[in-house]
Amino acid sequence: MSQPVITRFPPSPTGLLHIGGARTALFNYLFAAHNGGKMILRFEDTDKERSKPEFEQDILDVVHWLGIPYETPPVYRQSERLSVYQGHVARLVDAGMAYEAEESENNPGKKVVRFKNPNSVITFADAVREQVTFDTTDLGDFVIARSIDEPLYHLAVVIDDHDMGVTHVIRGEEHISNTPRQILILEALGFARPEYAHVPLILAPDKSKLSKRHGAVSATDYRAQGFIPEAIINYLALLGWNPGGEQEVFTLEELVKLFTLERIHKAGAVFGTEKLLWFNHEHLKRLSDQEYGARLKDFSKSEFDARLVPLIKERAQTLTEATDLIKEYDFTGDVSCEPALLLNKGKIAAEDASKHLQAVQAIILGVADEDFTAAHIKDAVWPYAEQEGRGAVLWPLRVALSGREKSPDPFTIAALVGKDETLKRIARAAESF
RNA sequence: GGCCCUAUCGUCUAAUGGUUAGGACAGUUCCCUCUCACGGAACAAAUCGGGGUUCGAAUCCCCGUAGGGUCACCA
Repeated sequence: MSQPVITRFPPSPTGLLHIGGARTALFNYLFAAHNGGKMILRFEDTDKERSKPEFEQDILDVVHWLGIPYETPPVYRQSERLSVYQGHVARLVDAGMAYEAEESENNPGKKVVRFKNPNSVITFADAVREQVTFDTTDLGDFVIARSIDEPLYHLAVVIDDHDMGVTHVIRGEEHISNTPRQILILEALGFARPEYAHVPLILAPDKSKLSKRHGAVSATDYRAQGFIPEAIINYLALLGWNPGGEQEVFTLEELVKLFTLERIHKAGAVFGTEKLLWFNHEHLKRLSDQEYGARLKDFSKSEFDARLVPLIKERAQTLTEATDLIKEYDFTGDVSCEPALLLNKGKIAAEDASKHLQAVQAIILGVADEDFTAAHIKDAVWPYAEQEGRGAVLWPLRVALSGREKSPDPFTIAALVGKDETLKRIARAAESF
């Protein structure tokens, strides 16, 4: 209680940071922040073969992008702490708690170090599932180092967590069966146990652990698909945890206030894109037009008319969709108007369309230049449309202005393209019959 | 297979012994509406099965069943 909370996010840089890893980072951060503590970041790169700098970079990029803070400096790297581990291995061997065994398969000439298993029954408290008990006898004398100077995961983790003052180990449920052997090592070393919390797995639709074979699983993929950090954070937080009320949309700050280990679920949760899309749209809609524009520009790498933002905002669920809509709603180019579309595929008579288009043209001509806004144009045109039939008047008008079957309303488009262009397009459409 | 974990609508979940089992996403229908979208309303949809304990069980216990995780000189 009095001890400051220190959590850790310890990815191994052997692949792109996947969505489950991102959630682990999130939970560790939320818990630490909620308790006024901190989260450290540590790369577990004792596997030299599989660890790659580009994966470290991806992990760092994603964590920054998501806006999950961690304590820095330093960012730890196990590969830089080899001498620390060596000392402990030697100590264990000297104390008879570990021993050099058979020759290494991977390092000819060197001997692996095995932990002398006391074959005890380990029970540990887990914040998520109360008590978990294992009989460690079936673990045997497991290997803790490839050789006296090449530590393996379990050893390194235990030493690091101790040295870095980690108080709470919050990790995926797949580690639950690793916990007893880590406790065995930690007890041999004379370290105190941290608190454990094993978070349920994120599942694929088939209920198996979400993995590469299920398609897009890396956070980077979702970023590329036009999801924004706020949505991913929100969605991930609610996968396997829930504050209890009926509120669904949360900011990171709100999550920090609400987060407790007790409310983490026991069962796995299926990762579904539909709800993520909904969260994305919700958070996108909450952005100011200016902020939205900035993000969209950054994402699409293109310039666009800022007045398009409100139109796109209510329609696009992702920045990718928004990018497509920018192109679609760029009414500055030539607008084609096929007669068939102008007549709503035969639902409107050609002579009516032509008549209404000309009438509307006259009305719009009468709208003062300085009043050429969507609201004013609507006020001017509306009475005529009511009188003649809204569909018959508005459909041809909208198609004349947009050239499309689906689009924002004609008044908005008219205001967007300006009076001259509006009149020109109406004239062109009227002549097309 | 051994060990461990889990089990509420299709999905994410609420309920901490007493509710007509609530909300959200997706679905369907309707309203708004010239289209798309937004917005609003409604419908449909669940406590894995069986035994206990209890006046009362989604909730506690046991047994099944099902699913998952893990059993490396990976992490």
